[in-house]
Amino acid sequence: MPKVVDVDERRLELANAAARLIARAGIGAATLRDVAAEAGLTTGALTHYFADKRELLLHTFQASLDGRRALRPHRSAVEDPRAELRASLEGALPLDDDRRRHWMVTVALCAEAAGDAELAAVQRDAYREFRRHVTRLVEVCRLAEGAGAEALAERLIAAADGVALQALFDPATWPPQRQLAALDAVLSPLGV
Amino acid sequence: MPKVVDVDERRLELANAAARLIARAGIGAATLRDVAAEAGLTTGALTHYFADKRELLLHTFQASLDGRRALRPHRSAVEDPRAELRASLEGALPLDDDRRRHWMVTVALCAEAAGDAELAAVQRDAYREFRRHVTRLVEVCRLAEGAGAEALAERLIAAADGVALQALFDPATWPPQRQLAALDAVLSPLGV
Amino acid sequence: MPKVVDVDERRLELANAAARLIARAGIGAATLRDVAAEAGLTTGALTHYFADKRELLLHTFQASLDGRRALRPHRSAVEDPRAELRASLEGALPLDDDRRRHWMVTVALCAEAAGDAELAAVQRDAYREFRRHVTRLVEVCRLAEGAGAEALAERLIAAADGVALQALFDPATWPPQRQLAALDAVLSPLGV
Amino acid sequence: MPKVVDVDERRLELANAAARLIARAGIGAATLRDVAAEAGLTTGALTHYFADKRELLLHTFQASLDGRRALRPHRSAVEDPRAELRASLEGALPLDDDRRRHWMVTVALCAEAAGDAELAAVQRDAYREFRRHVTRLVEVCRLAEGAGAEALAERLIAAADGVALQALFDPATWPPQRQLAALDAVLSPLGV
DNA sequence: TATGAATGAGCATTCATTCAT
DNA sequence: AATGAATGAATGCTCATTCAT
Repeated sequence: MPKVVDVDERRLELANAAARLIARAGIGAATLRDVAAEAGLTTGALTHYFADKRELLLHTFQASLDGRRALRPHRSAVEDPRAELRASLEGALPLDDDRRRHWMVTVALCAEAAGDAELAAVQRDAYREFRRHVTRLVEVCRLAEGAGAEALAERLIAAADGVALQALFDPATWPPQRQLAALDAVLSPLGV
Repeated sequence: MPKVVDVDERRLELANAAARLIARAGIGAATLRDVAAEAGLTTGALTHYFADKRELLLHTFQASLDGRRALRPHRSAVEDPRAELRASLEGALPLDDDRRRHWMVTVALCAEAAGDAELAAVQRDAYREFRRHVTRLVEVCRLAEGAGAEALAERLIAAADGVALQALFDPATWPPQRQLAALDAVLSPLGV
Repeated sequence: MPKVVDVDERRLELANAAARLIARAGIGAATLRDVAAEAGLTTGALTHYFADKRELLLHTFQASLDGRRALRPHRSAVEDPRAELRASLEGALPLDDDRRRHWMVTVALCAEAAGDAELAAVQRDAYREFRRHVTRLVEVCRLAEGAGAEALAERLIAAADGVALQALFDPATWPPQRQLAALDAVLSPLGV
Repeated sequence: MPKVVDVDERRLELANAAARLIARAGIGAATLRDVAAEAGLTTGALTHYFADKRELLLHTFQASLDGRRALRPHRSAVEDPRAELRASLEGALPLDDDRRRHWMVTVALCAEAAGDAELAAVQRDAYREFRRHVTRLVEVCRLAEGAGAEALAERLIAAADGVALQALFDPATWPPQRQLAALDAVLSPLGV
């Protein structure tokens, strides 16, 4: 009887191993050998789960985006849409190691996306999906409507991402408190 | 007498060639061979100007940051500090090919900065310098003072960068007009 | 189950291939590509067995020294220590292709040892070990004792090496018979 | 009026520069650039004096052999042929930096001679010439005659070279005094 | 004569990928 | 399913050589 392995779980383990390497030492450090080793496997085993390196990276990027999405509060678990909006935007800040890693992977994805239309689409679609999510919350909170809601969502996302980008490369200047304060400066005036 | 070559100019040409490749096809496409070819030279010639690939990349990143700085209006040329503030922030948006290229190089720099402290410092210092610049303008415009001026500067930069990041990977959604409108939504309320 | 390969044997094959190239065409001819090809492999395979060219060369030098040592008669196989002494010194003469190759590798090692302390130590230690071996035999043969034994051993080794060096680059003048005669001229007076 | 340069002197300077590099860091360190720099020139200047690298090396080897020969006492300056014989053999020992350098260059020559018939001939002829020189002295000293004189000369050269080779790579064990003593052990019994 | 810019081939080395086991 | 040996192409880099000045 062959050993039973949960293929999807194995793929996720490998994607996480790749994400750790990318965040720690850059995408150049994410060689197949090292990713496999980081996951406690060998190169040959890795090829059972990913046809080639590109597929591994694609899955790594997507798994990271999924992980980010998982950080958002579940609608059912949150009564207060204002709190959900704030929480969603806080999820975009590199407040802990987990979120830092997601961001580093995203940056790597963006860098690789130059000249790779499929990767660019992954990144673009993730953004669009997030924008839909925030737009809906803005509407539910009755902060704005229609095109105005979308514009406000964009502005809120931009505020969070802009802070995130600065915080990512200057953590000494941007402890979590300061990131939250910067986000708060945009949300408070809206009563969120 | 040997052929006279302006070393700094040659280095800039090579850095620009590297920037073009990075923006067009990702940092993985910036091999020494291809960078040299893009500049109309050969590998051996490149090594006259850069000891190392790392040195080439470092110079490429720094030249791109310098280029961005050069996009900002000269203080002497601008009477109105409000206009200068707006122009400085517009300089951070990927409104044309030039600025798109600067942004793609910056993203590549950020991606490489993982696991390379020196690159990370380059990016961090560029950010700090830009923050000082914007903070000064905020104070000159009497929009805020002291810590408040710095906080406002950060918020403005975050707004611009956040828009830029979205625009970079979804240009169809973000034509120049829309980017400018998004920035304007933040500046107008301030009377800028 | 992966293909089973005897790593040490493979390393020896590669070292021998390198030795053949070095003896045949100089150390400059011992490129990784050519060494691998001489062993019937490719560059990539070679790197499974040696991390580095330096490691390959080190192993080649050491394997050649080991091979030389193996040419010496086994003590147990020889009743007569005088015969063993003579045989040991004859082992230092380039009397056949095998010993010629060992000598050419040794010369290459000496040349590389300039500016490489580790290689110099390899050569030095091999000499010291040989001196100990010959000194012991000199004592067993009661030709001399203590410091005198060591001095005699040095003189005998010098005689053999000096002949070897001349024979190596003037084989026309130094057929095996003549080399043996030159060695005999030193040994006979001692009754060896 | 063109600058007057003594071509032969310049060639010697360059050969000496090459010899220094070879002795200091191995033949691999003797790149054209570095040899030229060591001599205070540039690559381009070097090519005025040597058509290519092989010619430079050939000249370096020959200049080193010439230098060694120059160390031998001039016949006219020496009344006593026994002293001249001893001095000639002492000239083959690495007793000072000069002679060490000559030996290191010789070793490099031997290593390069593998697969290069012309270099091998240079080394072979130098040996033959030295043998003729020593043979003549042996005859003048009436130590032996005819074939016997040649055999004795070979034995003496072998003794000196054998000591030299050991001393070269184990200088700690072989201070000049000890080298001279080892040579003396061969010469004294002959009354030289 | 001399410079040093430029070439282009060759090197060691890395790595994604394949495959026999 | 998993191993790891092997491939071969590509990369960064070095260097002898050429040549316009």
